[in-house]
Amino acid sequence: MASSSPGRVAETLREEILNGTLAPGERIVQEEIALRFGASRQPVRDALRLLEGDGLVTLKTNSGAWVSKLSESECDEAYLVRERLEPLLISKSIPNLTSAQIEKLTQLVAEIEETKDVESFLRLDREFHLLCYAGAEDGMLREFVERIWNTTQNYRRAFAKLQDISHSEVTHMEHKLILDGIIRKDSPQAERALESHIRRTRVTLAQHKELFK
Amino acid sequence: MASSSPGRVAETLREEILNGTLAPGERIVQEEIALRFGASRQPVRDALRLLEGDGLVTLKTNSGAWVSKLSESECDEAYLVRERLEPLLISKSIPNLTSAQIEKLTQLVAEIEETKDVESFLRLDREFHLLCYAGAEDGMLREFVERIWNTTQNYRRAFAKLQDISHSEVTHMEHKLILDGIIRKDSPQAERALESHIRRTRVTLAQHKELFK
DNA sequence: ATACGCCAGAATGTATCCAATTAGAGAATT
DNA sequence: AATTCTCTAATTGGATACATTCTGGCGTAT
Repeated sequence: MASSSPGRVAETLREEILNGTLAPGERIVQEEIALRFGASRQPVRDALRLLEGDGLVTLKTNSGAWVSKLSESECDEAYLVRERLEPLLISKSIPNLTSAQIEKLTQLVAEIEETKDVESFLRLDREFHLLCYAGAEDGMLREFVERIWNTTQNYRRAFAKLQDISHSEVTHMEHKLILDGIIRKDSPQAERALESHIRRTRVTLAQHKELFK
Repeated sequence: MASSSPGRVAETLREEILNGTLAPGERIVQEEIALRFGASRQPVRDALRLLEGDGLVTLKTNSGAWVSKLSESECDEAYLVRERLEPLLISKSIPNLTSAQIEKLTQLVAEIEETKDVESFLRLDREFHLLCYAGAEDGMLREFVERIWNTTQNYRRAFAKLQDISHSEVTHMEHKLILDGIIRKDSPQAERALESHIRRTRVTLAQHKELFK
């Protein structure tokens, strides 16, 4: 009876969308969700509006809610935006990263290299990148970046499975270059390495149009 | 009886926030809005959630809604993001701009130069910049850019009044450089001119911390 | 005088009911 | 056989009523 509130509902749904339990394009029925949470439809509607703001859910008036889907060009655009925003964000973060956080980043790079499992790779890769930005203050920039990571999560998953990206030597090298820039507090290098990393992913992804059919 | 629906309410409130009728930091009471629109509080809640997604309104659980406020550093960040995103957006737009749109842009630059009134300047300047992007397809990138324009609108107004920016020769020259890039379909020039334009505004704005008390 | 706590009023959050719209299946027509 | 039309069931949108939470003022104690 206490586990309702739009925030909690939205949080749970967000995780289910991110981990693939709810697939892109899947319908979300208000009453089903309401039953699951033992709440009425009202807080569910609020939760869906929250998720719509995050770009994870698409609402259509008088019709319903669906898990957002990206077209090929929308996904490409997402990566182009990442290329421009994440270098900026990392440059704002680097001066404020603690040594504990940098140590954790070093550890994550190693773990990513050893991982053979796609789901683990996705989780660790996400943790690495977002932790790179932990030194930046909260605000619009971080919000935009996290939103892009969320809306593209399912496509990263599909792509990782396809390529078995966890074996990609290039990816690990790029991570090390970014980390090197962070350790030496060399923001320009970190920015460039990160931009290259995202750019290469975008270009590679563009060669697999079959992900969007 | 037909003028309800969250969309209509949100649209009206959005305009009132943008034109300054509702000032940053001002409280918004659900029931007042509901009365104004002859609706119940439910659609108003939905409208507020929509505006929260646009960054125009800040909601606090069990407390209420306020018109969003930007701190000095948040405003600076907004301009840094604009510097990176708007050049990308204009480069996506330029190939698809029609000659009618380009003509309108030319006309707008002239009107902006002649205008002495701050409110007219704000309206025309906004129309010019957003029309520059009309050739780009809808999507996340445009959404981000429009959101920044919306959330910074009040600060642009305050700044314009302070500087009497409508008399700024530099601004008009910058607009002409951007327009020149558009007319000659020279995206790289348009990108650079636009970046400089935003960058200069950011730096100038940073010299007026008094806008943020 | 300041700080803390309590209480009243007001505003928000939630549940339920009813109305309006849509989607989907099935039948009829071309 | 394919397409369109219609009708019904299901789902969403909105209004009202009630419960919960917060804000701010007042009083008391330190």
